[in-house]
Amino acid sequence: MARARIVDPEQGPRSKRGAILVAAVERFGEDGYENTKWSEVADRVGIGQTALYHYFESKAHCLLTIMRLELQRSHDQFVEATKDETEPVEELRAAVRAAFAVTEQEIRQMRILQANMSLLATPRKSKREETERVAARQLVQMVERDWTNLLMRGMSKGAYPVRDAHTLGLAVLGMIVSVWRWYRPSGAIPLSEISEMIEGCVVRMVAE
Amino acid sequence: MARARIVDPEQGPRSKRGAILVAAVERFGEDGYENTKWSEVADRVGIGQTALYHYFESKAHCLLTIMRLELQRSHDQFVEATKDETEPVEELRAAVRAAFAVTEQEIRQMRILQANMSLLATPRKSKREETERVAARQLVQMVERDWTNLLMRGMSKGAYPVRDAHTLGLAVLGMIVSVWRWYRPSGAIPLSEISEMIEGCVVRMVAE
DNA sequence: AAACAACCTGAGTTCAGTTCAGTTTGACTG
DNA sequence: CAGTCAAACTGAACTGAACTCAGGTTGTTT
Repeated sequence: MARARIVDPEQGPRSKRGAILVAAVERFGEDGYENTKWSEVADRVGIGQTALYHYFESKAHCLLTIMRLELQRSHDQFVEATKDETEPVEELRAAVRAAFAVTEQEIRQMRILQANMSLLATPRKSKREETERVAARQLVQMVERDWTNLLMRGMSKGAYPVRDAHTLGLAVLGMIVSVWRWYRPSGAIPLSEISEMIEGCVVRMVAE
Repeated sequence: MARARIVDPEQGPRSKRGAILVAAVERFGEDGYENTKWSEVADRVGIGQTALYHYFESKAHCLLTIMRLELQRSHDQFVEATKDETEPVEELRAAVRAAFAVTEQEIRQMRILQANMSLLATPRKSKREETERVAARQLVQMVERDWTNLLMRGMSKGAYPVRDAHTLGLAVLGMIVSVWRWYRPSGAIPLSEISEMIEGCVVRMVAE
């Protein structure tokens, strides 16, 4: 499965779309979306601010694109990590580990996604923005279903006690993504340790 | 312990500060902060938009005030709920239940708090905004410490296995607050059921 | 080398948030 | 009960970042 990439080979050779997304991920990820001037992104790429509108309809359209790409990647990574597992508890562990097997850019993208999640709730006025929003929303539901289905499989096999799989799935997912609110690569605790701690928590939550 | 109230008796009798906060909580909670025009809040209160600046230095100052008040309330409620408990697992359960014993307005305030948490990360230019931001940040740390301390007490009493109490506390807190991202009073699952599910999850995560 | 699409720009517009320069309201004082 | 003062308020003007417009440039293709 091809992982969703910021740099899209579908674009023309002169296209700066990829560069804009990379720059936007850096700025939105470090200072936050609202705190970042759209013109700063243009400066970083080395083009005038109006040139941005050749690639994105608006600043929000760029943000929504980043969010959709990250959601697509998360979903793909979940599928990839769990496809060969048959034993429920191992499948659960693999899914958690996959969620934390990310690069620094992907950490920023997760942070952007979490910080702006509420943007997906209300319709957008422009067409292209709305398309990205709806796509992102569907991916959110898909990721939620990934977890719900994993839990239901384990429950029906008798490996986990039977509980409301949907609510439990949201709780597990909520705990995992909450890490991106506070984790910084420069922090005291390495990500591997956090991953192990969360893995243990999830297993106890679900399988005991 | 007096719970932090939106309507502050310290204000003069003619003051509309409380009414503004109530209106802002409604609008920010339903449509989101960015999606809400500051003038809509004024309309709802029944004053001109410039009158808002008599009470708040800016739209952001109002938001930060709402966030601080909600954090204060959360902290107070945690303290209130756990002060009489001596048995660690019961104390843990009481803390989780307290986190979900909220009114509809408080749910909106939690939603606003969660959606705009990243605002607390970067300094504000104006003095009064920065004061509120720093106060809110300290309350976040206080709430984190509430959980960390509860976990450490339980560990040192031998009631919970010893783990990194800080990271575990953040995980527990992250799971609890993540509920406010998706829960709606109109939804299919009643809050009491969610509360019970999370309570069980937290106990298994921490005490097993 | 002509044609065309992709890519880019400076000047101007918009709109929500904010400031300014006062005016009104009502409680309290002498 | 007239005068005073601070709290509360207002319409008009300002600001700055997102965005639009009306074209200009670049590189590729035939």
